[in-house]
Amino acid sequence: MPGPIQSLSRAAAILRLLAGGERRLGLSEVATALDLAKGTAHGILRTLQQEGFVEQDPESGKYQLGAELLRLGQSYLDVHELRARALVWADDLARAAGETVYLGVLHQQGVLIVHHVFRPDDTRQVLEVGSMQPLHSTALGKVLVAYDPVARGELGDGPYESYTLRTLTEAGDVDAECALIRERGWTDSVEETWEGVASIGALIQDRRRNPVGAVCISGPVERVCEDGFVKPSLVASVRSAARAISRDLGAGRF
Amino acid sequence: MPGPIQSLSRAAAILRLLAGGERRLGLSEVATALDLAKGTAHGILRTLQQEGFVEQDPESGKYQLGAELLRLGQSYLDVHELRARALVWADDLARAAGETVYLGVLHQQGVLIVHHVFRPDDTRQVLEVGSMQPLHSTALGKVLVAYDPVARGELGDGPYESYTLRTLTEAGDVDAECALIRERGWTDSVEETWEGVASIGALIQDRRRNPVGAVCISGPVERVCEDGFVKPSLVASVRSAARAISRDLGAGRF
DNA sequence: CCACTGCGGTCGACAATGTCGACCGCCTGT
DNA sequence: ACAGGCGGTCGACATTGTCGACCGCAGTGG
Repeated sequence: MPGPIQSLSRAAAILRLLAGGERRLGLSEVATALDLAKGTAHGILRTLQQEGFVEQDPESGKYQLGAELLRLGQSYLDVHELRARALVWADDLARAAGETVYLGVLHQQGVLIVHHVFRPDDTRQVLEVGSMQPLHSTALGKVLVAYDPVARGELGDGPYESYTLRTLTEAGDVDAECALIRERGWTDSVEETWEGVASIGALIQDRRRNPVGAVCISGPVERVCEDGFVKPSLVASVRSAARAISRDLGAGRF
Repeated sequence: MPGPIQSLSRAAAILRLLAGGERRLGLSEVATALDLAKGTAHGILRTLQQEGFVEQDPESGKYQLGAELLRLGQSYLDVHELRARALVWADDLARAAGETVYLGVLHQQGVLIVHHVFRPDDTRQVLEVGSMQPLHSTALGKVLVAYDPVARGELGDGPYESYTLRTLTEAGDVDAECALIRERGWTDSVEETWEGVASIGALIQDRRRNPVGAVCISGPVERVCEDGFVKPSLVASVRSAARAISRDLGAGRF
């Protein structure tokens, strides 16, 4: 049966639609957006609701994502081997560097943040686990593109979206950057996505040298950079953390 | 069409199965566990995989939850109105009380943690957003059972699982406790779930006085209690935070 | 006050769809 | 070399999801 199950694909599309739109959506909105008959959309929504994947606001009748998704997302993190092994190293890295640490994996056309260590001793911060970052303009993303052919494929040929004046928007520029990354073994991203923010990232690979994710530190450009370049000491910290996690992954085959 | 969509329910069951088992599961394991033909299970798994809800370890062929779930779970939090309005109050409460703050909603037979503020200035802690707590032995759970008939229904008639010597395991005891909770307007849970941990919780309700969730603070029994009772000042903090969030929910009809 | 329009939800006929169980090739442990 | 398990495929069958018309309701503007 080499065809995807229609009703399931449609259900997934509905979930993604609900995740995308900021506000709740009505039955008809969902049906027209996905070009489904109202009855069909209703059947799927009702099932999703009864499974807890979707909730319905009782007074407006509109639909939104359900709590079960949060629970399952958490379970995903629990099982995630890379994350489990990286937890302690990421913590150490944050402490040593004094900056925020992110751990990301390739997911579709972006980097999914699977771990996030807050900058030590600092103000209120929003947890970004579960959110996505672009491939072509972040340290995590560029590392993955440089080493993972699948990531390079997902990136496409551009031109890519521009976030700041320093964003690389042409495929050629990104590919050149990637060659440099492979040569040096790490990358930076200075104000390529957010003004004032600089990051340093390095690759994590498994026992068979397959790229499986990336770590980075991220912080205000004044603290991460010096004389226009990222501080070598921070680069060293990130690289050694990445190596440590990779080694950890290689060792632990229970 | 008043029947749930079969393939969807089955897919949900598979996801829950994968979430439950700690380790990855093979196709045959999934099929036998849910009493499905292998072909059927395979079709569903393949669709789930291609939608990103499930991933397959390329060498063992076994399945685990996929990254898309994490992303959707995050989106659920983004849309969640209670959580959005409670963020700042929870923060203030944590600072004022000097203890960990949890925000939970009823989900199936438990309390789903939708927000978690770390205890200020303290050691490494694990984020528990997305995890579940029991209804009968935690401050969050007991508050919900006391005020939400649905929660009381989900709880059933017991006997309930015992975690410590102080856990209430009989329906009668819990119901008596709930009457007290309704009278006082708050509850505590001192070493009823975890040894050494005490919590204080209060109800959050929406503009129409429906129970929608609960807040609690949680910390070591030596800090939360005094002379064998929880500190009245902490109770006051929790209750005022709960009122503030409820008021906020009542006001904000965009 | 009442058409009127939009909503969420239901219904039943139809055939497209998902399901089933036998089968295949592969790897692993014996 | 074999047996047994695995993940995966295939094609016939009828169960199952789909479609579009229909329903009652709520809000709205004449």
